[in-house]
Amino acid sequence: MSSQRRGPRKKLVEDSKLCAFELLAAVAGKLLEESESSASSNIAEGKVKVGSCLDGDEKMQPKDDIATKSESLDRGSSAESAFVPEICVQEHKLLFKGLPQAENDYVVDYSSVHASPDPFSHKVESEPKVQSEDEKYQIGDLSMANRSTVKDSIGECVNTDVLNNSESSVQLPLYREPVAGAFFRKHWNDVKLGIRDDDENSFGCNKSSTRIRPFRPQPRIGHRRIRKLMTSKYWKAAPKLKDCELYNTSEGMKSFYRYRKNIYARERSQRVPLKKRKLADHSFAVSYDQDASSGSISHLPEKGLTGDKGSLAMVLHRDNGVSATVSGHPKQKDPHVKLSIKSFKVPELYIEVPETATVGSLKRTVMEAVTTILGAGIRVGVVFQGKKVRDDCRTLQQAGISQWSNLDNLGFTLEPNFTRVSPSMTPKKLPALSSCDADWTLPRSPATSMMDSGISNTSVDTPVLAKLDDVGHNKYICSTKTPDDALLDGAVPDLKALVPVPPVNVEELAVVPANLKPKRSELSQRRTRRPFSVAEVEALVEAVEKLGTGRWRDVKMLAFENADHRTYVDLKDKWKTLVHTASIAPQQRRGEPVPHELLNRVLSAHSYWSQHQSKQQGKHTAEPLKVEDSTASDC
DNA sequence: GTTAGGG
DNA sequence: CCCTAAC
Repeated sequence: MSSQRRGPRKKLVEDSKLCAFELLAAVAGKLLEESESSASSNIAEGKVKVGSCLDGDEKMQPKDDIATKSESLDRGSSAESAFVPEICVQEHKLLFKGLPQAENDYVVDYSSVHASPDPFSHKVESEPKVQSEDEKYQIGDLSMANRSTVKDSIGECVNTDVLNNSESSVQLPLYREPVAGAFFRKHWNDVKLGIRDDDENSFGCNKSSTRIRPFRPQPRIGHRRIRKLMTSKYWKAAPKLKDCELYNTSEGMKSFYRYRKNIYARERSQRVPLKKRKLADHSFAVSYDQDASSGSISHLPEKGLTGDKGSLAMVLHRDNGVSATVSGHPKQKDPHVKLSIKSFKVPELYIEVPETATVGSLKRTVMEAVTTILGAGIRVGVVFQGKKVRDDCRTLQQAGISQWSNLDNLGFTLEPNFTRVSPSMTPKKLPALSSCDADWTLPRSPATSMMDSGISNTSVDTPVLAKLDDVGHNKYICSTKTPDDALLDGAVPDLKALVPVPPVNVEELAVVPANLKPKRSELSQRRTRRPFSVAEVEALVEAVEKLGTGRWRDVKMLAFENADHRTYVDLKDKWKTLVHTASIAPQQRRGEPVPHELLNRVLSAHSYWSQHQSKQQGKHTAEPLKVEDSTASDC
């Protein structure tokens, strides 16, 4: 209880170990190298094929969409069919079974990295119930088997597997690209499977042993902490963030997110207009610059994939290495559209580190960059003839995407996902999660999901999967919708999209990105700001009405027991601001508007307890404030 | 460890 | 949110 505070802050949140350190280092090094030589990286040039397993891409649907989707299933375009995570797993198992597991060091499941819906779907654990422990382990195992070996990560294009899913009419070759794949794969391992390396001295040492092992609880003993930036908060910071684009912003380009760090210091900016903060060291700088034009599509240059600022976009274009072909007999009743994505662009990472930086820090820097990008999840967007195809319910045919159409104009984009329940949404008002008119959203990792839903403060060191259970019972977890989608979709309840649970501790619905708490090292950095959601405010008000204003610890226990990120001091502070907010003109208020009703209750409770001196008269002497209809006063 | 308040 | 003082 009281440890809430200390916990998050003091205890070093154990980072999930980055199994990919070595790999990352290699990659980072490569990037640097290439950067220096001013030569486009192989990645950028597309020389290195990035794995993309779009098998079932479009059919990939969140489980919750199955029901609504199934109807629109079109034999010819299974693209609309629902996708069930488990199925994917199975498929993968089948697919990769047999692959050697010996060389674990740099194994990557490329298919699960890039455009591969399946792998990503592993993250669908936003629906905790979906997976049983066994299944989780299966996934873990999967990651073990589901891999290819990458020697030294760069440039080596591994085999090409062809996923020929009988259930899918879309067959896409599965290419593998070591570098990016490694990033992701490793990342998944770390985050989703709770796998990590034990490189505790990563800061200065280059461990050669990285292991991948099935997830299992780990004792939190002095493991080096690694900041998880995969928080949606970052995405949130730049809502308009479009295709992922990364590039050096040393020039001072606006950056959606920038951070520099030292071993124990870092600076973050959460707003597009870079918010200056004291920074301890300029040695490291990883920046992401997002093109705010949400809606535009990044078209890859003819040849390379570099000219486009490294947008995380994969495009189907014959002229740029990606081809789309159609097949199916004209007479056939259900012609199939076959697409082949030959390469997939992974955002370029520009990293700047001093020569004195340790390999370990470099690795982490790279890892964090990648993590940040994918942390919030990615969704797939379909662009056809220059226009974004938003209606997920339409068949390919209806969308004009047929074997006869010019598939050169068909493209896919990977975009940041902003999945999260609106903070102001109470359980009952949860946004509708219709399955249509929304770009397909790639589910996020359990970790992110939880965090984004403010559900867990699971520290990185805490078993992610293990946490699922905790999360499972009393929260709503938004599955795969992006806020804007939810808005656009209108309120069409789709309970299946949620994991309904007793609305206890509403505060946990706070959807403020609850990322893996950014580690705050000894030099303790300010906690990330996490505005209270209306639900939280409501819970707070209710608790205060009952307990008074002098028992914050009790308030905490009563209403925020499970909101680890809210300390009683936080609650006290919030109350303080609430009282203030309630006493000022609405026009002067900032942030998410708090319902008048609540503010009135705040005032009522405030005055009530001011008179009843709850604080000084003892905890149980004063009677709780009877909650009546909010006072009429406006503020 | 909690509370209360200023910053 | 952080920090401190006070209990």
